[in-house]
Amino acid sequence: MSDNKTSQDTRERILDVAERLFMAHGYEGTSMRMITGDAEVNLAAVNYHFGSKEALLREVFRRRLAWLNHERLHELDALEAEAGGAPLKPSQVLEAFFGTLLRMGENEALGGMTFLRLLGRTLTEPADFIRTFFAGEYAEVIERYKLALFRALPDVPKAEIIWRFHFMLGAMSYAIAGTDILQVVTGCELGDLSGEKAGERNAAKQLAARVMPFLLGGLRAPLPQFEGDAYQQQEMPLPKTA
Amino acid sequence: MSDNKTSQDTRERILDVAERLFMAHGYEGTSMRMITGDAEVNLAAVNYHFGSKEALLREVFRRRLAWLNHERLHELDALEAEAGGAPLKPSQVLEAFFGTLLRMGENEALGGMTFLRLLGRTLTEPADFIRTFFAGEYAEVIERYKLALFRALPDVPKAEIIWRFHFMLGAMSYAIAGTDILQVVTGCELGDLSGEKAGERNAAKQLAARVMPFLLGGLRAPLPQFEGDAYQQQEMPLPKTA
DNA sequence: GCTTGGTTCAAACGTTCGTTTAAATCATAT
DNA sequence: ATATGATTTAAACGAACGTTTGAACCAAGC
Repeated sequence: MSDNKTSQDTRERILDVAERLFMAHGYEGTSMRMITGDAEVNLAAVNYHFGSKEALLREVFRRRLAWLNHERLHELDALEAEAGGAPLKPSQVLEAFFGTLLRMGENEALGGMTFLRLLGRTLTEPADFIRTFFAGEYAEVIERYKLALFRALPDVPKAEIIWRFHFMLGAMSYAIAGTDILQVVTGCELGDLSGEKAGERNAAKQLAARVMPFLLGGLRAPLPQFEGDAYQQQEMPLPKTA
Repeated sequence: MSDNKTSQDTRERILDVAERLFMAHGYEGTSMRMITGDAEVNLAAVNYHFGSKEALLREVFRRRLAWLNHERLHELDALEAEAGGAPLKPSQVLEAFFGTLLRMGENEALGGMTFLRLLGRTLTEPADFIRTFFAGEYAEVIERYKLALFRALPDVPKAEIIWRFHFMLGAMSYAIAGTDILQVVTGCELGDLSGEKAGERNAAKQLAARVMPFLLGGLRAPLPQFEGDAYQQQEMPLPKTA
């Protein structure tokens, strides 16, 4: 074993530690000194390698989302090629979108459950630059899957599909990010999702088995009855952008 | 109109402003000076009236959760009394739990959508004292509704119900907190949920009409098939606490 | 009128924040 | 060996943070 530290090591060690600390304490709750301290690098190393704390957070996500985005598009391409122009089944679309995500949680080299939890939590972070960044990173993939869901559910109004896509994202984010909250709230163990007994691979697999039926049930639920003034339009409003 | 400011005014003005700013920027992202500046009170007023920034956040929630907890228990009591010992329908339980919440969003005096968004976002805040606080505030209500769901779904394993309760909380939190995120991501308007056209009352009603069928569909989805090593136990693990 | 207890005020406290600087160190190629 | 560019280092920067202080202010009771 050697104590040599190449600059590549420094960069990645910073990213790994930042990923874990941002997950545990949030963006504003994690200081540069916490990161550089845990990573055993000099305080100035972050600004030297990444430029700023904001840029560091972006890079933490970019190295993971690059794989996730590519994989999600690839899976959808493969399914659509196999279907030969026919609409996919809703379960196939969900499996491609959320299954890909959950497979990241099984693979330590892709960030494992740490990154999944970070992702789930960060989606609700209020900081403007974070939301702007995510919108840009996600736009293409979301658009593709949105269209796939439209085709998979031709009888469901498009606005309703978008709403339910939103609800599914929330259920998944929360399921991943807030595992321990529920344990506290319910006072119950929920199996070894905490990952200490059977490791994180099993945790992600268990979560998948639990959450996918729920999502599919919600997506395919009967359409709401609109009465009174609660809701007037059944069709999708005009898109704001192209 | 008078410029008289009683100390009661000061307290409530601080709470109102803090509620709005914590919602918009998160706990760590909101400084005391932002709060006292917007509320037009002296910087020291927060520590005088509440003791600390942490205590201020707790009080922001306490004044709203007192009503919400009471109302949720009251609704459940009424339903169970009406049922006369028979199990409730799942839709009744969800209507009592989430309908009560959404009714807060229609009532400006109870915090309106601002508090709902704050609640949804804060549930995923990583700070320890926040999670501890919520666990204590929520414990009794969650326990009651958990048991009601057990009775409403006698054929569903209890662990599965807890999981799905968790998923429903996530979908609802996300639906409330992250409205604008989805608009950015999808590039679509989703009706006037932003509340500028028809006001917040309608926003909450629309959301209710959209999300309740989704939740019910997820809650009543077919049970997952457990194959291989992904999941071994179908029954609920032993509770950690009483 | 004067005291009293609650409230507001400007000012400062010490700490921590993200960032910058300039020198020191390292790796590599001539 | 020495020059060069990349990296690391210790130290400091100004700003912002949550909190505290002690005097000023104000309404009510005697």
